[in-house]
Amino acid sequence: MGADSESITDATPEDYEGLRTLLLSRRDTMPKRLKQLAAFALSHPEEVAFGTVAGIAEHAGVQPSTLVRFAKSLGYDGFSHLQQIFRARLRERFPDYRERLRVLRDSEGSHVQSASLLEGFADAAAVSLGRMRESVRPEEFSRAIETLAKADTIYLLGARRVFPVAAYCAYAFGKLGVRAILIDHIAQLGPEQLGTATERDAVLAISFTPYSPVTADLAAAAARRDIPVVAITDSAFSPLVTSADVWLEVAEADFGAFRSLSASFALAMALAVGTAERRAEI
Amino acid sequence: MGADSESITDATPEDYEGLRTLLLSRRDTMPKRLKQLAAFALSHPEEVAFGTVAGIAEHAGVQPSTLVRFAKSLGYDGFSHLQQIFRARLRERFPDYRERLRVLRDSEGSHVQSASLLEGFADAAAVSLGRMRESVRPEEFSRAIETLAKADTIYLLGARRVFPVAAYCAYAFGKLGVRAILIDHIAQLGPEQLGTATERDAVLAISFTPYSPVTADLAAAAARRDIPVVAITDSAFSPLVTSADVWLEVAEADFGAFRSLSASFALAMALAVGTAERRAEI
DNA sequence: GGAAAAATGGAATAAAAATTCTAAAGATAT
DNA sequence: ATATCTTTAGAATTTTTATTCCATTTTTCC
Repeated sequence: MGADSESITDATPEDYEGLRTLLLSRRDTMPKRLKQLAAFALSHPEEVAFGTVAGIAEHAGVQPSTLVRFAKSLGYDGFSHLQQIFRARLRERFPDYRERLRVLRDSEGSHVQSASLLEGFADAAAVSLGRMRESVRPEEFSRAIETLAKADTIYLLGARRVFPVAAYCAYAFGKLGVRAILIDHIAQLGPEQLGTATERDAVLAISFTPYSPVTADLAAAAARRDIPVVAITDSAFSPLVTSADVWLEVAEADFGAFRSLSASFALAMALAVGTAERRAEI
Repeated sequence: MGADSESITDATPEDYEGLRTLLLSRRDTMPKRLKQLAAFALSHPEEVAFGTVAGIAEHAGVQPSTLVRFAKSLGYDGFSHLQQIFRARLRERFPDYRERLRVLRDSEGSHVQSASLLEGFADAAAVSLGRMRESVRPEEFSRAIETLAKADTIYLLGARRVFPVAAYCAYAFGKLGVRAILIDHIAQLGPEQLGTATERDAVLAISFTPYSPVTADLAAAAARRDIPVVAITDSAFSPLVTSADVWLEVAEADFGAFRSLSASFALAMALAVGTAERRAEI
């Protein structure tokens, strides 16, 4: 009874930690080759995650079929299923919560409860912030600040979805005593609003997919006139990148059709304060 | 000569960083689908590491054969070879992900300050999000949605620091097909902009300490004319509370003199989507 | 505006990998 | 000691996955 391959206490685990626990608990009751595999798997988890049945079998000193038996003895469909556990673990380390959010969304059925709606957006925001910590390089960030600090006036460019970020920058820079002009493109006067900028100024341009043409065009125009351009965008393939002297990457997570702006705001605030501090030093 | 698929300067890279650099340098000379794939690969590296040709192709919106062409155009034997690069990166990253950050922070001297600035704002944002989960009660949130969903037109009120939130709401509501008007108070025309509102409409007012008088005044005026008011504010003592039919509490954390807006944004997005969904039900 | 070259989509094919099956070896219990 | 049950090795098979090829479309250059 207690030796059943599947009892209540050791149901097939769906995450690495559970699997680890299960393997350890079965250590003494496993047959030779399977025990050997268990030991190998726990000490070379990345190899199990990436390897092929044949490759792992050779390194572990067993037959390929043993891997399949091993996986099945734990309750998985086959080796491929077991491998998923090891892969998921690596994924988590480098979080792409996309899937987690998807699960959250699906679980609510068609009737999305309002509370989970709020949860979802809060999660997306938190995820974005976490990602930003990795994607923004301190050196680039410093260079961006350097560029902005040297500018006489900072021209702020951001349309549609990211307009709020640009608008906030206008507020923050103003508070900090840094001269900044928000190009709000009112009455289609964008080009004229930017017309007074010179090489001694700088442009802070913000744009995410789908890139608003106005922002890209104005940034390109500024670059052509040798005005330093600092860009905040979401991919190296953004049209802003070609115009920018320095660019910072922010990939915001989305929930439903809407993307967070949290990381962009945090970055914008840090840029503003950093710029003001740098100026004080000069 | 310079257009050779393999010149001295862009030899096939054997690590992720090199690959990234190569892709960026070729950004402008790549054909459409390959560029699309390059962008996808850089923004979903884990998927490239773990996925199959067919799976990745589908997510990236290209044909499987394009993946192979892509890999070969970079000088690899085939997709499998390219995939090795992405896998190697995950392996390396795995052990010292936290450590790398620490080392980076300690070693870089002058970049330390700016990096910690960014950390600080990101932290403040994360804290705000955490707090909001507790401070916003689901029932209140539902009532707010109910009120907004019944409105014919939603008037958005937010000045100074929170203007970006109101501006974003205008964008989101527009996208969702909900009629909304942003009271931007341009040329001091706020009272006139709000003049057309009736009891069948609603006002969404946002204000935090120090409460901007305009917002409080306009919200009070609206309440006097029996226009339903939903408020997002930071305390029970806010002047908005007396005018509001429903109010939601959001206490943003600050870093230095600047307060986060992340929680407000998440709440605003959730309100917008919730309202649109509620309307669809009616 | 038309010829040549490059890029693309999609099916066909080849390669690789996982899984299954069976005979043989090894335990276990009576 | 031997009959039975479990475990294992290795080859055979099936399934999955990557790659190739070619007709069609798109771009480029004259």
